[in-house]
Amino acid sequence: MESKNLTIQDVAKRANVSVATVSRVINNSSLVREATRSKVLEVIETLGYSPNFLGRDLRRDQTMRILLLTPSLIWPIMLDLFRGIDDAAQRHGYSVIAAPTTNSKKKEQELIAMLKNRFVDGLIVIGSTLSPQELDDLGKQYSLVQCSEWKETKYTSIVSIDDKKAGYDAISYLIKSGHKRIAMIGSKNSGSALLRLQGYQEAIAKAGLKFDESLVKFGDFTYEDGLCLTKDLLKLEDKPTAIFCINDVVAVGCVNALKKNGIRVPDEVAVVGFDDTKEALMSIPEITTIAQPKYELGYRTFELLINQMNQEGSNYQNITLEHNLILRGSTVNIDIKE
Amino acid sequence: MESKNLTIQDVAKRANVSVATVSRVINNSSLVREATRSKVLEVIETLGYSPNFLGRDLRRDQTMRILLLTPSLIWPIMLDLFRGIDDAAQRHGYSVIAAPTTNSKKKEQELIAMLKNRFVDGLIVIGSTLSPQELDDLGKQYSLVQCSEWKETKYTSIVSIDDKKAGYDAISYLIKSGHKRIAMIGSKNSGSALLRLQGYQEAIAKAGLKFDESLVKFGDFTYEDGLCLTKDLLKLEDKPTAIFCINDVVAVGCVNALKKNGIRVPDEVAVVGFDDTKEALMSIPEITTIAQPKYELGYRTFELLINQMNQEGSNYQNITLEHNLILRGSTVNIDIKE
DNA sequence: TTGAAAGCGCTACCAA
DNA sequence: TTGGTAGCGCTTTCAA
Repeated sequence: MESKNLTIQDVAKRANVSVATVSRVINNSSLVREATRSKVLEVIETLGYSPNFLGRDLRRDQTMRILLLTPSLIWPIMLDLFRGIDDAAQRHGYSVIAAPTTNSKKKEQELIAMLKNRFVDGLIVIGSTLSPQELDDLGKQYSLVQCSEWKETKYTSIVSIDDKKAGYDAISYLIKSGHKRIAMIGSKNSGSALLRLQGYQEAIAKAGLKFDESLVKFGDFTYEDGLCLTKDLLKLEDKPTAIFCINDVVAVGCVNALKKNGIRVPDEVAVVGFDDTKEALMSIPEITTIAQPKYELGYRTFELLINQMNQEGSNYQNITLEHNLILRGSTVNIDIKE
Repeated sequence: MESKNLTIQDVAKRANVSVATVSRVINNSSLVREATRSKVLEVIETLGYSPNFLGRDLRRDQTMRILLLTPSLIWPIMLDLFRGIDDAAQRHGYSVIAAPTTNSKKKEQELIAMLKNRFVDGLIVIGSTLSPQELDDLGKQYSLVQCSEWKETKYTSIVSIDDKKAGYDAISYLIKSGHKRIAMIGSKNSGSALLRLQGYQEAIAKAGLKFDESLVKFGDFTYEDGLCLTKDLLKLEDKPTAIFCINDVVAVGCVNALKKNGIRVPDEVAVVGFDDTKEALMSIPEITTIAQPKYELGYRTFELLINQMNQEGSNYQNITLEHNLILRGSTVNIDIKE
């Protein structure tokens, strides 16, 4: 199974040149005679030689690799986030590797060790169990940017939308549509979710409606939570006429719970989701949602990160991108084209 | 941003011991006096030293890391597959890192380079654009196992279910339920999908039904394909009474298309999905599906991989695990508990 | 139980 | 345009 473990020495010997020259060829140095270059390349080809990056990276003290740290890689928003990060990275010659922590402290530490142990040059964090203090400690010593799902820190850069305003906008829209009894299915396990709740409360207050705690439920971003918590809401004396869900998957659960109870969407109850992921389209009716500029969030995150990696001095920035509301059948009666 | 770049030398100096001793402490060698050990550990703590793994791995010619190569990390089956791989890896002291190729040849080559460049010790491939020949070339030289979504090769190990039999079982079940006009929404972009189609054909043949090409549609595993291709099926003169979908997401699209056309599921048309992912539950009715033992597939895959990494000689195995059919509302009228 | 030192594969400096 | 070589940080053998 072990490959032949060829080294730059083997190539040099075979090509009758020095290792320095081989190294130059590998790294596309311009100061190699064309004839020499092609000879070396030919030997590399024949031998099937691949340079050992451990040696290279050790010598250069740089890996051109970054790590994406996140509880789950299968989050619906992850695809576009990753594409944004990866495209930006590619542009600068960096590779992105990823690993899910599944919210395990141990796993998280193990991955952060990859940063400390010089296996990657920088870290992008999209949600973690790390405390703001821990994030700050890391941020002070290493290159680190938080993206989308973040915690308040002094020493890390952050790229995200304005979650509070997003919550505010969602609720304001529902209020404008005539709703007075608006529920929310949120989560306590996420900074962003809590901010969206603040937005909810502000919008309610501003409209002169009274805040009713029983209209706010907390779950964990899953379809099942959407299903169950909606059922809970339906048990209330004074039922909501609109429900704001923390993401689209929850919103699909919400819509399905309503339908199972014979409640018409959007006529009797309107539903708003979040993220504009493909799940928002997997329901009948489709889900009105707040869209995050996921690709751009990712792209800008890498740009901030490479800034930090290249700079000596510290330079922490917060970048806020615009969200927007996408209207679909779960809040408005739209003609369905078939 | 740069951390202080402490080395084992710094620790040695500060602790008044040799680097060899520090190394022994780091690696939990038993031949260090307890007093020495604690002194060294204290210095490590004070300084905040983390060993540079590039140096270590270069020296050891081993990284204790493997790479998971797959077109998309957000595939619904990926979560359990990854957990299985990761748990097995953890058990052996290995880390798993992942990267999506998004079916880009270039990205794929870049990631495979990580293997060739000694950045990881082994590779797990869950779907790729690599030809059997390319896979064989890699398999001959490096440690490589295919999992779940695979191609026929001589020189790689494979862990998967028997996809042909799975297709056969799904269709046989529908035939036993009385269906005679059975459609399939498959895909041409996947070996497993093609095998399931073979199973479909065999079951049809065995039951003495005639194979009707117009009942077989090809898409790309997406919700939209489920939606559109089902619409196509409904345009047929002689409509199907059952539809077998290549995965659960497609099946949800299928069910929704049927509902939008006023067709009752399962009374008028029955639907079967594949994979038993969470999407199968996100539909009304829930989707009858073929479950793969995803976690175990992942677990066994790593076990095969570590075998190869530890062995000198070649040792290619095919492991086939059992699938099973899960009955839900899309094929049977089940009392829905509320 | 500890230390000295060679060397993993590579890059990049200096000299030619 | 090329070669010689020091040294990146670490482990591990050998000797003490």
